[in-house]
Amino acid sequence: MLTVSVENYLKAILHLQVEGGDRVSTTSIAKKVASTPASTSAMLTKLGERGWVEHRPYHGVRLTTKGHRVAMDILRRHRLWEYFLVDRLGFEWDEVHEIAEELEHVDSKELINRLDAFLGFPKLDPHGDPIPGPNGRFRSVAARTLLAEAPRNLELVVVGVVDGGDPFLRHLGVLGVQLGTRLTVMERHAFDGSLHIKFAETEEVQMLAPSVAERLWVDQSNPSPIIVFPETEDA
Amino acid sequence: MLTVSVENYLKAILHLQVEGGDRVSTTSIAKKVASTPASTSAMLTKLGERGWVEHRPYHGVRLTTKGHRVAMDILRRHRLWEYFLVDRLGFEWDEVHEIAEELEHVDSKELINRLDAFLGFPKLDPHGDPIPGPNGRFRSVAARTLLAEAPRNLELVVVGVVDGGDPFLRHLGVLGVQLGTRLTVMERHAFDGSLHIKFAETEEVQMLAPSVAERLWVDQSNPSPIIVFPETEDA
DNA sequence: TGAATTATTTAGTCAAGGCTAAACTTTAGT
DNA sequence: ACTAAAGTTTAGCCTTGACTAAATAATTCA
Ligand SMILES: [Mn+2]
Ligand SMILES: [Mn+2]
Ligand SMILES: [Mn+2]
Ligand SMILES: [Mn+2]
Repeated sequence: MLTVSVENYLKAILHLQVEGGDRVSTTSIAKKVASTPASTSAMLTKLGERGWVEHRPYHGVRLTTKGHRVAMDILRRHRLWEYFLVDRLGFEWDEVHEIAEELEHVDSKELINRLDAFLGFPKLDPHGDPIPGPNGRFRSVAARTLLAEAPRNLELVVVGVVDGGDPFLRHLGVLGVQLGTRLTVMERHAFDGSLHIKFAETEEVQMLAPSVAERLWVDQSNPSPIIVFPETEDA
Repeated sequence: MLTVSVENYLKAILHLQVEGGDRVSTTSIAKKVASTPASTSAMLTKLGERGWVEHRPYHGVRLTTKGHRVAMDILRRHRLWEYFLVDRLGFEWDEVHEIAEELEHVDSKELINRLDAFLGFPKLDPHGDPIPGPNGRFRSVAARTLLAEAPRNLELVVVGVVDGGDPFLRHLGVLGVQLGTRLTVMERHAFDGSLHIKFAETEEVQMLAPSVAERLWVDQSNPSPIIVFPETEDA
């Protein structure tokens, strides 16, 4: 479904869309991915057919909601790998782009979420560019993840709620969950995304409905300090 | 030159060659890479033309020296990534094969050598299979690397010499190098592979000829403990 | 407004890597 | 030794993602 080539085009379109206006031209995309306008035109037709872009012939292209989400995921992978290469493997900031350009295409949600946790949920890549979160949006305030999307086998701490309404907060009380609760995702069930979680305090294992998991922000239980790097212009 | 497909075929041939006899059949390769004998036959012709295998039509194929080296490099990457996924990201031993199957195709010598060092030069992957070293051969005794192939910016310790002859040992004396000397590779010069190294003790920077760097075994200065995992049959 | 310029698409081709069906070797069994 | 079975290659076709050259649309400018 998502080939390396398609992913590179979508990421290029996202970049151009963020920089310039909202419609991006065939030629500019061709330049970005280092191919010809003819090849790009063919690709844009395909991206349009598959619902990743809205393509008005002769008038460029715009990412659909779906396409935007996919492109943000690729950007997330790219920047997390860059962070890893610099922060853990000791590469210089100017040596990592090409390698990340390949690593970004390894497609495994579990891999990238675990890498994210391993790195301490960094907010900025080595070039000072923001790293999208698991929800496909840039991290706003603090490093945090929806419990519904957090990796398994890692001790987490509840740092916030998406829905602060009374009914939900009351329900959390029933479940024994509050801010600061430490827990680990033991199992994620494919059927509906419900979770088996274990509370760190009591060692008790409990089932959690997706409606709850989708409304809880969590963070790694002992986060690493966040390191900020100098800025540059590339991805 | 080396596409993902070619790499997968070469690795499959290496596996079959290690398991069974030295010539491996078209059908067995087809099975291993999950394609058809017809497609495999075409690929084997190509691998033969490019000098990676010796192909006798109707009588199977054998890796050339060159092909064997390439396949061992792929195996090295595969197993190092598996080790990383289990040891650092907390995956289970039975969750990592598919992901490593993709990661192994990210081709950067510097990346894989740094990853190796980061992991403490592990000898066995999470399945108990040996991890080839940077020289394309299985690691014999201890985790060690040729200085000529060691990553930069990492403190190393000299743990052995490849050539134990008197002239070389005397030359080491002149250079101020002996077993236990701790040093860091500052720069590797593309021209002939000579190195700028810095001695940890004296902070002194010195040039080292490739003829020396190729004869010194080094290890990470503070190696992590080596963890041994249960055995299984897959890669 | 009517070229001239620029941007984009279409047409035609190619290489890599798959596939199925058919032909052809090799091997095994009697 | 000859034939049946099994293994391998060849022939013909397909998809993806490139390319160049030519046609067509959009834009700019006199
Ligand atoms: Mn890329
Ligand atoms: Mn970047
Ligand atoms: Mn693979
Ligand atoms: Mn393995």
